[in-house]
Amino acid sequence: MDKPVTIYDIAKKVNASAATVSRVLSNSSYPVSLEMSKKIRKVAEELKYSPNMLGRQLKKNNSMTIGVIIPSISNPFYSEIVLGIEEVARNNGYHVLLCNTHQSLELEHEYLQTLIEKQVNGLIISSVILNKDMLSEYIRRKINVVSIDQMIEDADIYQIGFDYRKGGYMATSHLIAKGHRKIAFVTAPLDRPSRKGTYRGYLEALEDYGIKPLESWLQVSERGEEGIEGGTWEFAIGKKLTQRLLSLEQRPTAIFACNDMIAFGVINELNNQGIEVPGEMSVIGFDNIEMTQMIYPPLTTIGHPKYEMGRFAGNMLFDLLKGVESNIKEVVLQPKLIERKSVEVLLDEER
Amino acid sequence: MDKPVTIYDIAKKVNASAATVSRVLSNSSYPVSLEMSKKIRKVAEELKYSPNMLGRQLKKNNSMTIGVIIPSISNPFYSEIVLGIEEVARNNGYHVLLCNTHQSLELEHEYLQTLIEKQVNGLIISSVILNKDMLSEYIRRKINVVSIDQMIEDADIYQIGFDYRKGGYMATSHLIAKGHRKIAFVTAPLDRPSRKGTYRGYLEALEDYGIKPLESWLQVSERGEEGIEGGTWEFAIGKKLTQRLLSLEQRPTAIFACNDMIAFGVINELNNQGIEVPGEMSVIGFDNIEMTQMIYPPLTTIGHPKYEMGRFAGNMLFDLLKGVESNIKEVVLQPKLIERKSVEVLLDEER
DNA sequence: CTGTTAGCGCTTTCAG
DNA sequence: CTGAAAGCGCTAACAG
Repeated sequence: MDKPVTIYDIAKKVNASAATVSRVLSNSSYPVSLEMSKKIRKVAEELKYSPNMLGRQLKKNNSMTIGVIIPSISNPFYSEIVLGIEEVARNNGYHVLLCNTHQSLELEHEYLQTLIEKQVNGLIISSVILNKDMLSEYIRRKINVVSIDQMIEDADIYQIGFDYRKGGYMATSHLIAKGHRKIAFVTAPLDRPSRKGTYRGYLEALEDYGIKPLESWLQVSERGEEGIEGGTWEFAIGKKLTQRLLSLEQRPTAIFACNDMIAFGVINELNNQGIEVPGEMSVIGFDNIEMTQMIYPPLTTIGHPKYEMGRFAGNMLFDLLKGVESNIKEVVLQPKLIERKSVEVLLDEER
Repeated sequence: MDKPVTIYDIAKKVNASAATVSRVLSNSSYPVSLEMSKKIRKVAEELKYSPNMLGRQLKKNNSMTIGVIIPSISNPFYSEIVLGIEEVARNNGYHVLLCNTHQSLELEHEYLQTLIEKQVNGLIISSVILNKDMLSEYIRRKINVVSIDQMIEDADIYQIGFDYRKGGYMATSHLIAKGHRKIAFVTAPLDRPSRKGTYRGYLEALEDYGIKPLESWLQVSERGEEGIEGGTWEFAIGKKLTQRLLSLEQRPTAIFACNDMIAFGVINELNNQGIEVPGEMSVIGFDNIEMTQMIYPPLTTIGHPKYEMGRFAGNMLFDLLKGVESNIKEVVLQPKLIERKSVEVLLDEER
C-alpha cells in the first residue's frame, strides 16, 4: 500500500522546501522563480500528486463547502432549487453538502449539528419546522445562513421568499375571471407559512369578488406519515380530497390545488370518474413544476421561480461569504400566472 | 469574534490534558474515570463545544464521506437512486457529496478529481461517458468505487447493473402477447450500454416471434444539447418522434419508449392529435418512475428497482470500506413488467 | 487511569 | 526568491 504523496515528497525530489512547493501548487501569489516553479509542477505531475484538502482546510479554517437542507430532493420542486444553488456554488469553487430531512425534526437537528462539525462556511435552508432558536448555534458562530421559500419569523438571517398569498390570489381570481364562483381549495395541512399564505390569498380573492366560500369547499388532508411524504403521498391526497368533493351535494366547478402534485391527483381522480377536464371541471395548480407541461391537459398553474430562487440564495450567500454586506435582508419573489389548458370559461347558465 | 472552542479550552478548564478530553468526547473505548468524564462533558456543554471534524479527519485520514456522481438529480430516475444511497450512508455515519455531471465530460473529470482531493472514502458512480482509464486514479489509490446502472467494461471495480436487454424483451413480448405486430421503438440516441441493451431486447423479441421490424419503426432522436438534457428534452423528443411515426404510411399499433419521460412525450403528442391511448395506440414505457402512476392513462412500463439499486450499491460500498471482501464483483438486477392501462389487446381484424 | 509528545498535510509568518 | 518553524484541531503511541 503506497503512501499518498505529499508536498514533502515533492520537496525532497526537487531539493526545495515544502513551503516553496506549497506556494506553487496552491497558486499562491508569493514569488517563486519560474524555473523552480516549473520543476515542481513537473514532478508533481510525475508523482501524480493531488493535494489533500483536509490539510489545507484545517490550516485555513475554511471547508469550501456550504450546507443545504431541504425536505427531499426527490421532490421536483426542491431539486430545481438545488440545481440553482449548485451552479453558483460550483462557480465559486464550493461544494454542496445536501441534507434531506424527510420532514423529520430529529434528522434536521442532526444535520444542523453535523454540518457545523464539518465546518461548512454557510447554510441554505428550506425548513418546514425550523425556528429562530434552532439556528442560534449558527448565529453565534457567525455562520451565514439564508433561508428560502419558508420564511422564518424575525430571525437575524437573510431570507428569500415567495409571495404565496399573492399567488393564491392570482389563481383564485383567474378562476373567477373565467366565470367560476364555486371554487374548491384542495390542500395539504395548513401548517406551513407557504400554504397558509396561499390559502389567505384564496380567501381574499373570494372576498374581493363578493363570493362567500362554502366550508365544504375547503378540503384539507390529514397529516401524512412523516418521511414517506413524497410525490406519491401528495398525489394520493389529491385523489382522496377530490372524491370527497365529488360526493358533495353542491359540487364546485373549479378546483384550486395548493401544489401541482396534488393537482395531478385531482385530475387523475376526475379522469377516473369520467369527469372531463377542463370541460366539466377546471383545475389550477401551484408551483409550475416541469411535469405540468407533460400531462394532459397541460396544467394551468402559478409559476414559482425555483431555479432562480436557488441561484438567488446562492449568490446572496456567497456575497455574504465574500464580506459584501447588504442591508437588504429579505427579498420576496413574485408569482406569475401560467395559463395552459386545464381551466375553461364557465358560461353563465352553467353556474 | 470569539475563537471557536477546542479540546484545549476544555482541558484547561477541567485541569486535564487534551488527550483525556479527546478520549471522552470522541467516545473512545479508552478508560477514563467516570468522574473526569462527567466533568468534561459538562464543561463541553457549557462552552458549547462542537468538534472540528477536519482535525479528526486529517489525523485519521478518513473523511467519512462518499462521493456520488450522476447525470442529474433533477431526473427522478436518479433522485430515487440517490435517496437509497443516502439512507445507507446516513446509517453508517457517512455523508454524501453529490455531483451532477449534466452529461459533461469535463465536469465529470473535474468532479472525479475534486472528490479525490476531498479524500472521499468511496465512490458510487453512474456515468454515461466513463471508461476504465478515467477511474485509474481511484484504483491506484485503492479508493473503492462501485458503478451502477451503466456497466463499465472490464474495469476492476464493483458493478451493480440492470438487465436492460431482458427489460426490452419483456416489454416487446408483452406487446406481442397483446396481439401487436407493428411495434415502434422510440428512443434517445443509442450511445449508452443501457439503451443499446433495451434495443437488443426489442429486436430479439421481434425475431423470436418471427416479426420483421420495419426500419422506420425505429425512431432515434438526435443528440440533445448537453447540459439541458433534463426531463423536458426527453419529453420533447418523445413528441417529435411520435409525429414522425404518425406521418408514416404504415403506422404502428404500439409504441415502446426507451424510458418513461419519453413515453410521456409520446402520449402527449398522441393526445394532441386526438389519438386515443390505449384505444387506438398502445404505449409502454421503461423505468417505472413515480409519475407513471399519475398520468392518464397510467403507464404500463418496465419496473427498475431504483431505490433498491441505490441501497444495494451503498451496502456494497460500505461492506468494502469495512473490509468485507466479496468475490462477487458484479450483480445484475432484474426487470419486472408493470401492467397498467396504456396497453390494450389488439384484435385480429385490426392488425 | 492520565499526561506527554508527536504528527496527520498543509500554509504562513519571519528570517535570511 | 527560498527555507525553517510553528501550528490549524485532533488522536494515538508510549510512558508513567
